[in-house]
Amino acid sequence: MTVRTRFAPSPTGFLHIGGARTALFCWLEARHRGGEFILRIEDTDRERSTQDAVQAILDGMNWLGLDHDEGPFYQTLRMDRYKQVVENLLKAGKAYYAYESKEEIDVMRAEAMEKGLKPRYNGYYRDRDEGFRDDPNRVIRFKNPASGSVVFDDKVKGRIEFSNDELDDLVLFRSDGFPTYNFAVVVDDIDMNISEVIRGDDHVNNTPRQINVYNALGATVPTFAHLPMILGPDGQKLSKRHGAVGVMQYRDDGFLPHAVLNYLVRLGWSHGDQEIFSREQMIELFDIGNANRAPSRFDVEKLSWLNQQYIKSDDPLELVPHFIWQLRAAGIDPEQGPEPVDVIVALRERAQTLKEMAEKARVWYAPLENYDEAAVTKHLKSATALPALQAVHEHLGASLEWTVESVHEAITAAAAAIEQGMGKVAQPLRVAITGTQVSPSIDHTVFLTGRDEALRRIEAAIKLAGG
RNA sequence: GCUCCCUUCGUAUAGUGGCCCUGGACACCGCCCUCUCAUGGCGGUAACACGAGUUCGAACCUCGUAGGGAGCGCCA
Repeated sequence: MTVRTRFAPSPTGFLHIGGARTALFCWLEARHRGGEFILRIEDTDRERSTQDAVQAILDGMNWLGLDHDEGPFYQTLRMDRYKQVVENLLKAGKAYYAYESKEEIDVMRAEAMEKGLKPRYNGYYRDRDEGFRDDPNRVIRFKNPASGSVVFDDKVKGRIEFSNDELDDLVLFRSDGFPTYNFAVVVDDIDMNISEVIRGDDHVNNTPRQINVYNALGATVPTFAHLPMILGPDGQKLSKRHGAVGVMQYRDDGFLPHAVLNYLVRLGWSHGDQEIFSREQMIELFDIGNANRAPSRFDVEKLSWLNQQYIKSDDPLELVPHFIWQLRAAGIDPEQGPEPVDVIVALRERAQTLKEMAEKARVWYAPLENYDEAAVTKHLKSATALPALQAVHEHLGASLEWTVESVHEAITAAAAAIEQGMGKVAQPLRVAITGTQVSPSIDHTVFLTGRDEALRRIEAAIKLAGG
């Protein structure tokens, strides 16, 4: 039997980190085992579901490259099917109508709590068999087995057993005529031939009741794998407060999709000591059975490190479109300066994110207006600054070519001419070009500025140095 | 309250009874390299929640305790 997994988000917001990790694991399991990955939108909650959220989820999946083989399927388009299935259950005596109001149910729960029991429905209409009646409180409930227990072998958590007397008769159809989540998922997973249900472990407690529904429907029960939650850095539930919003925010913040994927795959899963996984390696090595049981915390530091690993090792040409996107987002015109690929080469070891890289690149795309005061004092007012700048200006101006190498030679020659070390020339020059004491290696820094602009900036610095 | 789940350095993890007075990684600290900043290299600080038991031997098995989490909806 072919492996079929699904990712089934409800469209009530963007695709967040936890959802993305679940989607990744589902996708990986399908790809690893040569199966299919299905996308389903669980939109039975008409109040909270929105088309924008559907699009946000699709965008997020697309950005991460988690392609699905079937879908997206929408539950709201399958209403007739749910009705048909529940009718069959009713006819078979495996479900029944119940007429308590929500208030009555609340009282029931409160009473059970008081007795130290689990709050649950007491099964008043279960064997009364009053049949259909036109009543605004009418719901359809499932006749859960009264005795015995449900056992399943969770691929992540191991064997889990629930006693049936812990479970009450869950509502299959609400009084508004819509199916409940617990019913719709089961019908969908059966109809879509899902063989492995991989989802967050907040669903562990729903699993036994769902298994009972599978059995009542005479369907094969799929295997389950419940993934632990991803928490914020403080160990609390991940929230907007942590800045961890939709995955698209990570693009905006300058992260590469494969870096995010790599980070996510290592959250709760590992393969020995390996940290870097290409997409192909993930697919080859992934095994849901190795997933961890304990919840994990989201750590931006590690993500940043991974991101830089990829910035460093990726072909700079492939980073160009991403980088240009970031330049524009930072209000920088990529046309007004050096070739982006040259900038990437100069900055790839100095930026953890592309956003940071764009910020650092600003100096080559806009006129130099501000000088750092401390930098000027330290490197332009020093005794050797003036002769150093003059020598560099001369050698740079005389240089025939304009390449990183020729610039490097010119600077070396200037240093030799005034009998000073590299540092005595590079630092004043760096301040002259960038207005600061920090930049990539001086030859790249000067090269990227362009000959004319570089000479202009050096002239300005010579004036500042008192020349 | 009840049910279920979880617990190795700050973080993510390796470890499946002897190879572990726990290994590599991120972060942190120090040194080296060096035109600054980075990158890179080298080194360092730092953990088996606690208590019993099983065993010749336990991070690994069992039980208990503590702490944390989830669920208990006509939400998904």
